[in-house]
Amino acid sequence: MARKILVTSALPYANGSIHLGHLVEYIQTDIWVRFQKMRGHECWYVCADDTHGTPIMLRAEKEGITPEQLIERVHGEHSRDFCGFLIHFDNYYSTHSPETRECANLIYGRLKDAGLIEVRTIEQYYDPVKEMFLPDRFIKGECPKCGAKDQYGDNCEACGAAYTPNELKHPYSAVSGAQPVLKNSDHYFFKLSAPQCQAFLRRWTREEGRLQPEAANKMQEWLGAEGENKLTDWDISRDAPYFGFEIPGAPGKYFYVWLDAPIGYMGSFKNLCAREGLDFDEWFKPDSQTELYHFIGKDILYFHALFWPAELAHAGFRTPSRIFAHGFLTVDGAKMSKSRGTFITAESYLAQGLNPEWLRYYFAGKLTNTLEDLDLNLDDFVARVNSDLIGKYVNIASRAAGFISKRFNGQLAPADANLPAIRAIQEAAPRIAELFEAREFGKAMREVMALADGANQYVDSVKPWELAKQEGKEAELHAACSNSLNLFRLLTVLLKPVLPAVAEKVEAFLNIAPLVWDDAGTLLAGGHTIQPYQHLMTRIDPKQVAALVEANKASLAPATAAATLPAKSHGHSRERPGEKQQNEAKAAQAAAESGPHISIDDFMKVDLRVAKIVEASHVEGADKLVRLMLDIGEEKPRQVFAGIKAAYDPAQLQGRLTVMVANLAPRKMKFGMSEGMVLAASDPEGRTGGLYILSPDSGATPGMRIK
RNA sequence: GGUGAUGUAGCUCAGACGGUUAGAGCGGCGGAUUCAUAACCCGCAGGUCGGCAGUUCGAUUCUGCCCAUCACCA
Repeated sequence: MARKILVTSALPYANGSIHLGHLVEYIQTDIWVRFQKMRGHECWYVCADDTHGTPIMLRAEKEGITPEQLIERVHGEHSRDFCGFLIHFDNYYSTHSPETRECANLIYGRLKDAGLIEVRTIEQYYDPVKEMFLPDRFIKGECPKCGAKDQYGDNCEACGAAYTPNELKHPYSAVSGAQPVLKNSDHYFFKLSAPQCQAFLRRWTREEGRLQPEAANKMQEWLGAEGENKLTDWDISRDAPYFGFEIPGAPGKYFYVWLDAPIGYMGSFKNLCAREGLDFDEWFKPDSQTELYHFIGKDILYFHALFWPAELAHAGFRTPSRIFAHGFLTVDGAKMSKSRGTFITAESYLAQGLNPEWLRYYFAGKLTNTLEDLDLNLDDFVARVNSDLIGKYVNIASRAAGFISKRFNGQLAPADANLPAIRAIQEAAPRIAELFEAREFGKAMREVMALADGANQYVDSVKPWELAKQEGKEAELHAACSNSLNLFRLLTVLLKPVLPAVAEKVEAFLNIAPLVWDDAGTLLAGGHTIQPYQHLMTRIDPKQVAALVEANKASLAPATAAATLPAKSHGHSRERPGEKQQNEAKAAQAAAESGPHISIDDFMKVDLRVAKIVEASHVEGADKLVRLMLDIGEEKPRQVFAGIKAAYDPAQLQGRLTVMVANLAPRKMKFGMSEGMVLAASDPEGRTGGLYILSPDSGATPGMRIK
């Protein structure tokens, strides 16, 4: 029976380019959708640009255009990139649309009617020059814990402390530089802490199949134990000026971008319904018999597995059938990095002339249904694609087609339905379908390639090149090559969700109608005429990959650094899909840019002091830590927690002199502030165990500077 | 610091309710072949299954600790 399936991928933020990290998700989703369609199911794939929020507003202003112009342009860029990677959306829309506004208003109205919206006055920083409230990420200042300068309003990159902007010392606006003032404002909250939401989420997140097991466990962390109310209400409004939808009945208040982002799925689908004559309500009514799946990155699980189903359920809509979360992309085992050139944009990949299906295949070969990260190993990428796709798969067609064209006028002989290699594929097809359905694409690809090996072994066993030289072996040659092309056709069915463009070329070459999954059960009839063979795919030249990395090194750093504004604020995981990796890449870049040497100035930044251990004690509840009180000539000894419990008994440390870093940013630990660190030596390889703290020669006294 | 995940051949990954010689593909080496954009076929080498203990007749597979990487949290 044909299923009715609606599928989404996360909405990319209209404030950045699509990169390879994003593509993991869109390729994964696209493969799954294409598979469902090949199976004959009614399957719709919708997505949209996520267009609202302060970053969009400010960026447009910076570029001297309206937000509408900005999102229009980015929509074009994103559409181009997706199209280039053969991501086939049935609708690629925008959250800045009448449909999304309508759905947002409706959901908000119903939540309000259900008593789940509450207005509270909160105090927030306000930029008096810019005349706007500032999201946390747009306020900078000194960290209240460690005093590091130029830290964001929500947490400190130096010491990792989390705090509210109000605690920041010497705050300033990242927008105007002005000193912000605290100002009251009414905000609208979705009462996630309400008993009915809690109860609903406890049940929903644990329902069979809703979430992957790892994701469900994570949700339990967020929800807390039974009876424990860990969820807090969600602030869903922002004050003008804001680029977004004004809240009905609340002039000057706008829906927070993260409220209307998932609603964008609905808006996009609603727009598609109008175009395709679908009944929107059939798909979104509470007892809908249709299926709804969201593919997302693991970083935005919070929004999709808590806020979103809670909103839907209490606004009288169906909830998602399942949430499919995936891990992040690493390149050569590390986070994508601009300085290494591994922060690769979709656009640059295509512009360098690399084939999108290479990447689709490589990702497919490594995708699982878990939240594990996926590594793009560039050498492996070249080897795997060349070997599997060209060496194994495409080669089968190439080996047989010439004979059919030259010797048999393009006409096929009947295939041997009992040929082991053919039967193997046909018997494997249902198993491989299950793997596609379960999003175990890696396992599916391994199976397909094993079958391709079988096909090549068949060709090798019948040796068409020898038959071709022998009189009277025409029939055998004809059969051998016809079987080979049938093998190739069957393999193409199995690979079509991953390689749609190749499949299309194969359909033209074999002169057949578009392949569907059931075609794995049939063979080409004798007498069928094919077209002359043209090569279906070229190999990757490693130089192309090197050039791609080079191109992303050279051009990208300045451009994106300027373009990327701080992400959205408030709540968990402030960032949009992909943006997280983008921001991290920038941070990693700074570290990687320094060479193997540091300057004397760099060294002098480290304030090393002779310290006397005036007190050393065990730390209750810590396995590794010893609490040290260190005298470095200050009025009060410093408290430092050192991970040396394995090697030293506190009693033997008391009274000793050692060396400490005196100007290390203080760090709040579970057991108290740690105001520096002591130095200790250990074998980096761990061959010889042990840990050895340093001792100055006699004569040194507490507080002496070491340089 | 806490919680969770991961750690298997040079690379990318399977697998094992604990049990005879731990697998695949790629890469390397040797052979064969020439239909195929030097692809394909046959064979070989290569791993103390992160480390250390424990449970067991027996552990890479279970348990504990340690190390490394990653994520989330504080």
